[in-house]
Amino acid sequence: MAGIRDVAKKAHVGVGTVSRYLNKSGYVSEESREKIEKAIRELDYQPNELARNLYHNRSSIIGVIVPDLEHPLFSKLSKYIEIKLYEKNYKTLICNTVGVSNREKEYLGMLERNVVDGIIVAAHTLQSDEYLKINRPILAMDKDFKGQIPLIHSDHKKGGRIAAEAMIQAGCKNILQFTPSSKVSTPSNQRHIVFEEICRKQGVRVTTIETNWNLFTNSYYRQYMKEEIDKYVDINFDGVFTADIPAIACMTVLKKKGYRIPEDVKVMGYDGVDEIYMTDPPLTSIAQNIPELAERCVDTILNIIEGKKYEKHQILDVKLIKGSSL
Amino acid sequence: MAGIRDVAKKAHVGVGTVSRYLNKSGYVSEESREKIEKAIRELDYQPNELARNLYHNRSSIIGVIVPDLEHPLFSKLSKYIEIKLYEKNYKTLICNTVGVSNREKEYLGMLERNVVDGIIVAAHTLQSDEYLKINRPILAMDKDFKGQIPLIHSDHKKGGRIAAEAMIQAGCKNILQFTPSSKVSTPSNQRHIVFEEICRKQGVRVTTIETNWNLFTNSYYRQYMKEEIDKYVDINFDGVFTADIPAIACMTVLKKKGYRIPEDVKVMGYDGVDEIYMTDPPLTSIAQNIPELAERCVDTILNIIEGKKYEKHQILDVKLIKGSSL
DNA sequence: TTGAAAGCGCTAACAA
DNA sequence: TTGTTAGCGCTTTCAA
Repeated sequence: MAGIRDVAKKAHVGVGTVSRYLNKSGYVSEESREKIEKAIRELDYQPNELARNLYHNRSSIIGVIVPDLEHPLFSKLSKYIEIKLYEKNYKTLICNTVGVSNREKEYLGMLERNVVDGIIVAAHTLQSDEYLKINRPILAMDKDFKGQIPLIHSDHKKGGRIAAEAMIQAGCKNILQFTPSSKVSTPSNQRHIVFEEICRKQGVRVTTIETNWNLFTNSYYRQYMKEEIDKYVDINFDGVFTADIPAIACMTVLKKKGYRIPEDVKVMGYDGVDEIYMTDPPLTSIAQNIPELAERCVDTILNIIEGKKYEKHQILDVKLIKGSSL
Repeated sequence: MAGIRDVAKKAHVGVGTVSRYLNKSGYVSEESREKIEKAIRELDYQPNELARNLYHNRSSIIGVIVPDLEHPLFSKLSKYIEIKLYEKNYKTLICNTVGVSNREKEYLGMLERNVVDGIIVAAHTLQSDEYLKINRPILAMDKDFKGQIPLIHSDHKKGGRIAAEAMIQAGCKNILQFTPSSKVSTPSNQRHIVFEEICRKQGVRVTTIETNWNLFTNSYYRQYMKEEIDKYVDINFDGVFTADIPAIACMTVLKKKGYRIPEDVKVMGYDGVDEIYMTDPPLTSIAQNIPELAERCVDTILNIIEGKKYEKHQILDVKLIKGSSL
């Protein structure tokens, strides 16, 4: 591999001149420029970014930690984060924690070892303290670290409210909702709290099943619904509210058991992933604006890194997507 | 940030000793060890990986280029590649080309500038030549670069055969198949060639629609099927064969038009993504073994990087997943 | 068993 | 406008 001194030697100039040429910093005479360009061409020279990184003490890489890249919500989020980061000349290092908190810890270590310039965390296996003691650019997407880390998430309170209103209007009187574990502190859990509150006020019964979902694959949710739904049939629910993927699994299981959707049971999803259009009937859902969330995440983490101003807590709008499941 | 010399100074030893301690290379006396450990603790020292990278001239990062991270096939592939790379102490840099060939080119540049140690390419917008002139570790997943780059893919010929046999056995006489553009040289296109061949031999009519799909989102496929399917109703097809996501879109459109599946039209998907379980009826499909593909990709690219032996062309088995769409 | 010193490939300050 | 030089923080000889 040719280095900058090889180029300098071949062009009969100093390395400083070559460096100034490469970085368009400082003066380079027309004559030197031509000689340098020729040398670069002949040697097929490419500057070694590793050396630049060392000098500047940055890698231009942002780490993105998600629970499971296979979950449509996170694959879409990662996609748009990568696209946005690329536009800003940053690269995206991805990490699936798949429920392993050790992996989260190791990625935080990378931050301290200068492998990445900043981290966007959308997973939450680890204790908050582990994050809080790190004094480097971190941004949380939908995970609340006691308000100590800048946070971006959808307006889940509004989401819960819209969902409740829509189900009540559709005539539900007795709703079953499946929620993630409340041990995990995520703003998205608020939708279920608000949902229940509003339903209760309107005289609609809500049974809340707190699951300990920590895997996110479709097959897991299918299995879960297949095994669990029977436990609740005797409460005669007429509505189900949960995230899109478990909602889809639930719909499949219910249909197999002979329930008609939406006539017998109405189903409301949450997230607005593309899969809601694949079911029959299409699932009604509260959609998060993933591309916008991604853009905010990128803008904010870069502002933090560059020492610019940024908002510590950003909340984005959600909207109802009408399917035919209620 | 504390550096290795700060640790050395505080521990009253030389930097060489600290380095040997950190890397467990060479001798370090019990006494030095304790002093160093104490100093590291007190300074909260973390070695700077950027400096290590420069010295060793490697980053331990592998670039993964996929067309669209939002497509379930590629999100699943990326997930498993990341998990496997992590096990081998490598990190995963991800790139969605989303059809932009410039991005592919830039990522190849990163390879030459030592940002990544190797690249796994599962996208193919770029001309082969761009790849061929790069003399560094590259591995192609399901993209044929004139045999010049090591290649891994599923046994698409077998896939096409199984699909044909299953549809023929189900009684199809007149099949419509949607294929990606044949301009793109990907082994996966072979399934459609084999499929057509076998059907023809058995006296089953096949109409092949060569699309110019270059986007991979669900919404694109839905739109496509909504607009295009009408053009072919007059040929009275009784079967459709295409990749899972377009197949699902097709099923939705056909059902809306009043066709019963599988009674009126039988549908066969390809890929075996999780979404096939979400439709009604569940889609029958030929499944690729994504975790296995990912593992082979990782093992092979690492063998290339480390100068070990590897197979230039690996083909993995596929299998039929029986749904109820035929 | 150790520390001093050279150097990984580059950037930027500085003197010319 | 240019070339020389001193680092960036680490690893690894090599002589002690």
